[in-house]
Amino acid sequence: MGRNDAALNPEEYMPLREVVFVTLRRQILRGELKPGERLMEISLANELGVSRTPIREAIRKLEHEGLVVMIPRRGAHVSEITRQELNDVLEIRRSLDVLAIRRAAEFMTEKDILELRAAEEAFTLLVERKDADLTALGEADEHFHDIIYQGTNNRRLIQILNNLREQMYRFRVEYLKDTDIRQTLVHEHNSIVKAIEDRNLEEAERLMKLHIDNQYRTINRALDMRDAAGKTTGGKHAGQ
Amino acid sequence: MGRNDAALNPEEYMPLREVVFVTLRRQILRGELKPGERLMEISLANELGVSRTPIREAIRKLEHEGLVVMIPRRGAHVSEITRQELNDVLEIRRSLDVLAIRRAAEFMTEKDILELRAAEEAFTLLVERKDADLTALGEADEHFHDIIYQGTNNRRLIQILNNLREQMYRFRVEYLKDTDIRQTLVHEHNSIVKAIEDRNLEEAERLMKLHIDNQYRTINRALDMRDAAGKTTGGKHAGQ
DNA sequence: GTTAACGACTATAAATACAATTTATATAGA
DNA sequence: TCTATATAAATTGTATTTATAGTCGTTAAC
Repeated sequence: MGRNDAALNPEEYMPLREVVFVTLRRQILRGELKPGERLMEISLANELGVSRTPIREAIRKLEHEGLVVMIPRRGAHVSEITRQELNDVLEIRRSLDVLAIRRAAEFMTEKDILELRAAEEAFTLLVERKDADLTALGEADEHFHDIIYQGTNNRRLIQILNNLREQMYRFRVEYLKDTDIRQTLVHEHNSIVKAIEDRNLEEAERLMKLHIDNQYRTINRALDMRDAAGKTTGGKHAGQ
Repeated sequence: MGRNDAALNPEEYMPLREVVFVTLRRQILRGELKPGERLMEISLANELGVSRTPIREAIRKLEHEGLVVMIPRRGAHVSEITRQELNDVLEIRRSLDVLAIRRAAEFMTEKDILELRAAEEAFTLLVERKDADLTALGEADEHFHDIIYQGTNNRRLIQILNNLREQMYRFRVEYLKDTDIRQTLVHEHNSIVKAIEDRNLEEAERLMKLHIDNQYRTINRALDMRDAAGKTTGGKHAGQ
């Protein structure tokens, strides 16, 4: 069994625990490991072809990241994410994204801005093509925001924002499914880049706040519909 | 060798890795483990009377928290915190503390507010007594902010803010040493509580922003002085 | 028929053993 | 004396073993 089956960078060394960590995380975020599902060390060790030690160490990091919860002597479970928690995360993201866009508009170099504009155009192109799949759209959207994050020159902020964004991957499909939403996104991205090009900090902040607010509404509307669909069967009410 | 030598709650079960985790974290935050210092698994295992396994798992969490950095095949080191990173953290805290105070002013119950007032008065009393030690002052200050955090009703926000605050423990002495600063703190706390009592969200936000800004200035001034003092002796420069 | 106790089974927690890699030191040669 | 290379010591990375807790099923007693 090969050394780094799931490795990303073949050239540089990566401890097994890191390989396991990114593998498990990806599976959780993609929904391949569902909320509530047990993570059994022996099974995972067999599946991934490693011993239990790197599995355990990877689980520690996932636990600290909030993607799994530990019950002592009972093992690890993929954490459920409630409606409440999703909105909590979105509220934090709004504050930090506003901070990020301000710093980015202030500190990004002209070269960075060109890159941002390119990312924006790439996203727009994907939206205009009807055959683009959701994964590609999501990645293009992610790339756009990544460039802004990198432009903040605040590594801790980048780390926290990436972590928060991860928490929402599981819901990403919800707000990229609708084609009308995509048009809105294109529009918002475009005006955000423009504000940065103009170095207009206040306008950039205002637009980003709007951008997240729209995401908030879109996701919650989608969840309302999903919950309502589930409730016609007479199911009990879960979220807030 | 006893089971939980460093345990905090004798009654409830705590995995060894958790005991090790809180122990190491406390040592780092208190400065007993200094930035750059190596964390050698075998030594730590011997000192704490456990095997390497819980040590390693604790280190994974510290790594994820940013308190230690791993170099592959070279082990773990207590992370240096640069001037830049400190300011990065403070900038994030400012955004999130403003969010927190807004939510707190909105959602805190009357009972919560009474508790906050009590914490504020306790802090004031400690400042007026000249014999109070820095640790007690720090804890009183921490308690004050804790009540605000709890009032936000946003668990993720609480978690992130606590984490950010931890990063600054190592600098806490710097801004509590000066007695003038303490008077300012008393004043700021008092007016913040008042704004919450009045449910004046905008005022509360403004005051909190000011509060963090002052902290920013105080800490940086203290670090300027420390660096300048360190340099006159010809000693080597550590900082950013 | 229901409930409680006992025991086997399963999974995690911790310890230990083994392998691979890095670094430091010593020695030899220029 | 300085440099390069080889060897040994130290340390991390991974696997395996042992111990302990928890669960589920069976059985016996009421």
